[in-house]
Amino acid sequence: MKKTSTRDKLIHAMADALQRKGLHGVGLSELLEIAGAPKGSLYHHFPGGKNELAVAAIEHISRHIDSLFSQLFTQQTDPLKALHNWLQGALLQLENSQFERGCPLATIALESGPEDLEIRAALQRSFTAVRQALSVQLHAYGYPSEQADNLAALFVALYEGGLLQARVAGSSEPLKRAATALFNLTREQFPGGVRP
Amino acid sequence: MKKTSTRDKLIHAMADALQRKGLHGVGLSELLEIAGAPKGSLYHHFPGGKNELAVAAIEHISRHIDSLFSQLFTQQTDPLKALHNWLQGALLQLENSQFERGCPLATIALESGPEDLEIRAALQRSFTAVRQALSVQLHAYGYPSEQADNLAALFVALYEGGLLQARVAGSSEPLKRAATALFNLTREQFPGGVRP
DNA sequence: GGCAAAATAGACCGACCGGTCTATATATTT
DNA sequence: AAATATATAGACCGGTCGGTCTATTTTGCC
Repeated sequence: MKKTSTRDKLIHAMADALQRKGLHGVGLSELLEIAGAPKGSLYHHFPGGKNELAVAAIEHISRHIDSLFSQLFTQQTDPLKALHNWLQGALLQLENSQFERGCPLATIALESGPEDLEIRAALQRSFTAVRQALSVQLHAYGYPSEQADNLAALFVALYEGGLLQARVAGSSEPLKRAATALFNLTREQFPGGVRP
Repeated sequence: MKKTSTRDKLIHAMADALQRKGLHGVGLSELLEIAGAPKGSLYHHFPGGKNELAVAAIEHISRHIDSLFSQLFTQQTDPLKALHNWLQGALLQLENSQFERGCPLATIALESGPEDLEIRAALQRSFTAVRQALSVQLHAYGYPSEQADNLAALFVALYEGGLLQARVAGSSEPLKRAATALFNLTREQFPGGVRP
């Protein structure tokens, strides 16, 4: 029952590290130890080294988010409730990791500079896709597309900013408060006037 | 006209570095070169080394935010407008730096782990103070204190999440959209019913 | 001026960083 | 089975990391 290829183990180890400590926070040795792979394998599968592995991890994470979203939005047709579940899940993960696992992309997003071309490009793609997916759902729900785009950006901001605050606080409270505020606001001003 | 002490130059250099690249993103050599100081001075003023300097920088930044806030909220008594100005200013700074200067505390907030005791404590103090200050203003404006607390967390999330998205996108759009969405929502559901 | 404390200066250190390279083992193909 | 590509293994490298230490200069005080 261990068919995971070395390549996948490396990607997984990097993805986990990105979520916990960011790109500069992990060394190759640590990464290789977690993955149980020697250095040769890393540079065989990812000739570009650490950065190329990071890009692969970002893309892996991005795909994971995609599938999570399609899952959430099929299980729960009310997109606001789906969004609530999304945040709830993220919060749970944060709590269960002693507030170490926040957004898997946020840290490297802030660490990376314009010089990290591929990393930035991968991040950009991922964030754009998330907002897009979210906006589509909100639009289908009744929000005019302009408003849907705006709300999508706001919900992503809530997710990122809420997780960051919760992490620093070592408590779910800030995220819960921010989410409560936003859901109260959206509930009152529903596209169709009153909440179904 | 150069009275800035070496200590202050070090703090300033660190603060700038934190905003641009985070704690792990800067080396001591780079820091010292920017500050124009030798290594001896660093360890004279900050025996705890890089981390102690980082804490001092965080506290410096925190004080800066405090004064910025009291400035914003006296210039503009409507706290929602003051908040708008706050975001506007942050966005301007981000744009003027080719999207390098986001929130000065966000990167180190995500980089730091539970093992970085002092850094975490300083960050926690700073974020709590910001939410507190904001909540006080919103409460004075008419929001019940519970709601004011929630909204404060939401606005900080908007700031953090919006800047992060804008940085990755290399464009102000995500932050502008998220802000528009939130300000539209708060305008409609005003504490006193209708906007004055 | 004399003296002590504060500050500056930078050589030096071991540890670890990311990355390269050669050698060996394992599949895959014929 | 032989030949060939693929993957694993880890010794090795120069550079940089944060940090220490001693020496010198500057400052404030009597």
